[in-house]
This record gives sequence, structure tokens and C-alpha cells, in this order.
Amino acid sequence: MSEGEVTVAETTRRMSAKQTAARIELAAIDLALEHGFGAVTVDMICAQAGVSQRTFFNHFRTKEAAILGNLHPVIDQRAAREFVLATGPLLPGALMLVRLSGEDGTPDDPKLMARRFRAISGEPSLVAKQMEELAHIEGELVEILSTRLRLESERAGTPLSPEALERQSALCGHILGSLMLYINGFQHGRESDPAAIAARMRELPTDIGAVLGKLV
Amino acid sequence: MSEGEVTVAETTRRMSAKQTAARIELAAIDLALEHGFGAVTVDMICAQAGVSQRTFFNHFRTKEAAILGNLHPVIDQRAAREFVLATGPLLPGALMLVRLSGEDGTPDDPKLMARRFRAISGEPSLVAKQMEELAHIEGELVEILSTRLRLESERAGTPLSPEALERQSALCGHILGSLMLYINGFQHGRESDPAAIAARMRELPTDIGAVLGKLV
DNA sequence: ATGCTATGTTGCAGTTACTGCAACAGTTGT
DNA sequence: ACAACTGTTGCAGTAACTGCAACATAGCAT
Repeated sequence: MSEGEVTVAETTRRMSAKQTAARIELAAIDLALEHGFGAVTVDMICAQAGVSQRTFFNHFRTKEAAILGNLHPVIDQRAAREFVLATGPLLPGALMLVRLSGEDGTPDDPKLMARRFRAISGEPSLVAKQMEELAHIEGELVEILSTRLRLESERAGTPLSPEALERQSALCGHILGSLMLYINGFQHGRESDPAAIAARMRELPTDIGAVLGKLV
Repeated sequence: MSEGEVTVAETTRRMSAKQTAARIELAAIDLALEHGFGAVTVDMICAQAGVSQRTFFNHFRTKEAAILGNLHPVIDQRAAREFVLATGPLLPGALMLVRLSGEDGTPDDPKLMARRFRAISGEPSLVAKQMEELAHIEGELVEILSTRLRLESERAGTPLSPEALERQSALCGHILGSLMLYINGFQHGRESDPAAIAARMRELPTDIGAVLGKLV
């Protein structure tokens, strides 16, 4: 009964790029959840989505991208402008700096998002890919942090040396980046459902506070 | 001529596994530094090392592994036993927990190591691979941290709730893992020469102190 | 010396991910 | 009716990787 194929209409209706991409994405996530990402081939996804392999690669650059869904973490420029001028703890503001957004800023179905996250967490290659994405914006993040730290230290009358500023903002950017992975639970098989994510997000400042006292 | 091939002896001498792996590794690093990792094919590496492709894959599971050199980060069990019982700041002891070691614990030529690091840094896919390796031991790291935090909090008469313990050690392990990548400079095109690494290692406690104070 | 076994190398055929190119089909605007 | 645009497809090719079976060399036991 050709289970997956959603033969909607009889007349060969034309699909928008978005629709096709969404179908492929859905198929990819479903199959990954069912068989595990490694056991799923592109051909399987194509069959399920009812497209040719060539079409698949017209929409997604890699097999991973089909699950990650063309969502790239981007810096929210408005939040960034506020952030550099703000004072006080960095963390709350910094967490608002990075948004997960599609190319055109399409808001994503939360249910799909949850399934996607479940598919991602636990698959090291997908986590790594996500890591890569994050690395792309880490430079920008570091720049923003550098400005903020410089302004703040100057205002406080204790300006940082350029070297210290450089190291501290690099370190800070790095930690923030990894905290985003932590929050999403992409690491070492933690849960990635929205509830768990929200919980981690909520507890993060407290936990960071508790942990930092013990680290150094 | 045949530039790369190191025709050592005339009699077809047998190579030990280690020798062959080393030749492949060297060839891979050289070529990656010359052309960039992406532009290097396995066949190129094989030609340079004078082995067949099949032999290449007998020694290394992936192209990336040829450059990363079968070195896996492992937990130093002796250091771990000391660590769980120790008191005071976590960071110094924690940084000693993870060692980079070959399967048989072969100590690596520092010069080769430096070249290797230069080849790795800046290549996102290699950084990601390194990340993956790290993820494998992160679970173990978290367990060790959990024990340490539990013992310490009990000794202090302020035992942590299981949930807090779980979250804090997970967070701590995650931060420590990412700090190791930071130290090695694998992120966003920072330098990976031994001097820069040593400098970051040296300054890390100070910088962490400064940065964490500002985070929350 | 003879044969056994462990170790190491290789060729070959096959799978999977991915790319470039050229063709073709609806859709829309003139 | 025609052109321009958008989206889909087939096909041929490359690159990474795997399994299998064959073969070569070295060390070892008899």
C-alpha cells in the first residue's frame, strides 16, 4: 500500500520549493527516528518523500541537513546592539543573542522541532554538524562579547589589556557556544524534548553560579 | 624523482603496522597543510605514502582519522581516582583527567603533533570529528565529576539534591570538554602551535575566573 | 627443510553520498 | 503564442568506504 507516499491529487500539481523541502525533511526525521540515522539512506528518504535523489540534493546539501532542516543559528542583530551596551551578568542577554532560524525566517512547527531534536540527540555526527554550524557564528559572537567587555571594563575604570580582552572574549564565546549545545541536550544522550530544554534553560544561571564557584 | 615515495631498501622489506600507519599519517598531514584538507583525496594520500587505498583503510577508519592520527582522548584512571577524593578548585585537577593517547600509548613526536594541530585547526570537519571523540568520554567525565561533587558536598554538610547533582555535573563535564577544545585552539581559526596552547593552558584559570564572574 | 600461523598488503566489486549538466514540465506574465 | 521562471529529473561521474578472498613475508614449531 505504498505507505509513505501521500498521493494527494490526481492532476500532477506543481509543488513549491518549501513544500517539497518540508516533505523531505519530514520523511528524513521519521525514518531517522525509526531506524536510526546511520541506517537511513538518502534513497530511502527519497522513496518516502516521493522525489528523486537529485531533487533531494537540490533542496539539501547533505543528508544531515535534511534532518537539521536548513536551520542555521544566527545572531539577532537587534539583541546584539542592546547587549553590547547593557551591564550586569552576561549570560541572560547572551542566550538571547542566538536564534535558530530558517533562511527566510520561517517559524517552525514546535512539534516537528521536538521530533527533530529527538532525532538529533544521540547521533554524534548530527551533533557534530550542529557544532560546525555554531562555529560559523562563534567569530561574530566573540566580536560582540569583546565590545561589551571592553565598554564595561572602561566604564568601570579598569580597562582590560588587549590581550586579556582577546582571550576573555574568545573563551566566553566558546563557553556560550557550548552552553547552547548543552541547553538543547545534544550531548551524550540527554533528553531533547521541549520540557527538558526549558528546564535546563531555567536552571542554567543557578547551576552556572554553583559550578563556577567550584571550578576555580 | 617520484618525490614523495621513500624507497628505503631494495629488498622488499616488510613493514610493521606502526610504520605504515605513520607513513600514511605523515603523507596526510603534509598534503593537508599544502592543499587544505578538503582538496586532498584518499588516493592522493595513498600515492604519497606508497600504499594501496585498501591498505589505507586497513589502518584508518576515515580520511579524517589519518590526520587525527588514531589518537583518542582517554581518561587517566589514576588521575581520576585522585581527583574524586581531592578538594578545592576543580579545574586544575580536571584538566589532568584527559590524556590524548594512541591505542598503545605511543608517545608522539612533538613536531609532528604541532603540524597535526596546524592541519586540524581551521578545518571545521576535523574539529567536529575531534568533538565527536570528546563526546565519547564526556559521559565518563560526568560520572567522575558527579562522584567528586557528591563527596565534597556531603563532607561540607550541604549535600546536593540528586537532580542538582546531575545537572551540575553534566554542565561541568560539558564545560570542561569544551575547554579542552579551546585550549587546543581548534575553534574558529585560532593558533594551534605548542606555544599558543601552553599560553592558553597557563592563562586559563585566571581567564575563567574573570569570565565566569561576569557571566552570572 | 617443511609446513603452520600470524601479520600485512592488495585487487576487485559493490554501496552510499554527492556534483554538474542538460533536458523537460508546469506556471506566470506579455 | 511566446518567453522567462521555477522546480524536477536522469545520467554520468567522483570520492569515501566495506567485505571478501588471495597472496606475500616473517617467525615458529616440528
